[in-house]
Amino acid sequence: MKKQKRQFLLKEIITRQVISSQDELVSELKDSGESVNQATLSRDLREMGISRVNTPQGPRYGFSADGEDKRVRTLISYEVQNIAANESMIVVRTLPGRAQGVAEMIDSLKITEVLATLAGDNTIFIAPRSVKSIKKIESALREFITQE
Amino acid sequence: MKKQKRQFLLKEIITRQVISSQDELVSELKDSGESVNQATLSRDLREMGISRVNTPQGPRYGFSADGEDKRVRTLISYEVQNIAANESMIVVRTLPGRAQGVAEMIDSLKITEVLATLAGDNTIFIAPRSVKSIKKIESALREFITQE
DNA sequence: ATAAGTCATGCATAATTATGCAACTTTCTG
DNA sequence: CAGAAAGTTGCATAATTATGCATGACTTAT
Repeated sequence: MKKQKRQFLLKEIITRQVISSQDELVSELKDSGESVNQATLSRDLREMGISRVNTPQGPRYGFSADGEDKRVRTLISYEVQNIAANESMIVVRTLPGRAQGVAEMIDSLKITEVLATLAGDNTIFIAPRSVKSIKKIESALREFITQE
Repeated sequence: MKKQKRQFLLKEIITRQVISSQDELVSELKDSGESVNQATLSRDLREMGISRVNTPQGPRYGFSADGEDKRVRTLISYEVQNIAANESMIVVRTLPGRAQGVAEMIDSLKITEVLATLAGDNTIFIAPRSVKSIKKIESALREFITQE
């Protein structure tokens, strides 16, 4: 099923950049290799509790105000907002307050290439044993999270 | 000017009952003796930072998360002690206990080059999307914090 | 394996929200 | 006070989002 993957990408895009229409999102997803139309996104967003928020800088999509998204899903895919990396580490963003728990779960996977994790409130820094294994770790995490 | 009164009523109505379209608001206001059309409400809502939020029970209007952008900004320059960087990340020192809040503020800027922030008690680690953008991020932060 | 049921999705279009423009009002300047 | 400048609002309509219906994929029970 493509839905899960698409919705995860959605979260990543929305937390990373300013999106102000669903058509923009269609383009962004196409860039990420997911072909989908506006109608489906409208359904995804409603389902995910994401909405178009008025800000002084114009409308943007984002997770709703008062944690309307408080469905207490213990599924890790719900807790993780996005995964990214630079030249020296991997970064995982989670829902507020969930970083600690997710980090422990990652630790428990005992991925050899993971040297250590450090969790704040909604962010986890993951240090690789070597920068060469960053890509491998990132895809391992992505797969683990998308499968659940 | 009727605008002020109307916007006050708007606030009351929206906090008291579930409204899911601007046309509904037109009716509600008419009941309260304020005659106005949908176009004006669209402008009012944007101006007031009220938006249509997706909830499991359907859409409803409500105040959105960060309407206090301004207030926070005036505080941030006072909370940040200093900014520094090395070859792989940027470090921001804050007053005790303020790192979390400042980090959220930085996140909300959605600076493309910022991969993520991790806040402790009085320290924030900022991971750049690429080490090449460290200088750029650093000066962007400096400017943001200095401006007012 | 087949039929029934569920889920996901696209298309066309309905519903809703946003905006350019013009008219009108209020505030400011000299 | 005259005229300019700024602010408000409605109308018509553009832009954006939501949805009914049909289709195809996948699951389950028989």
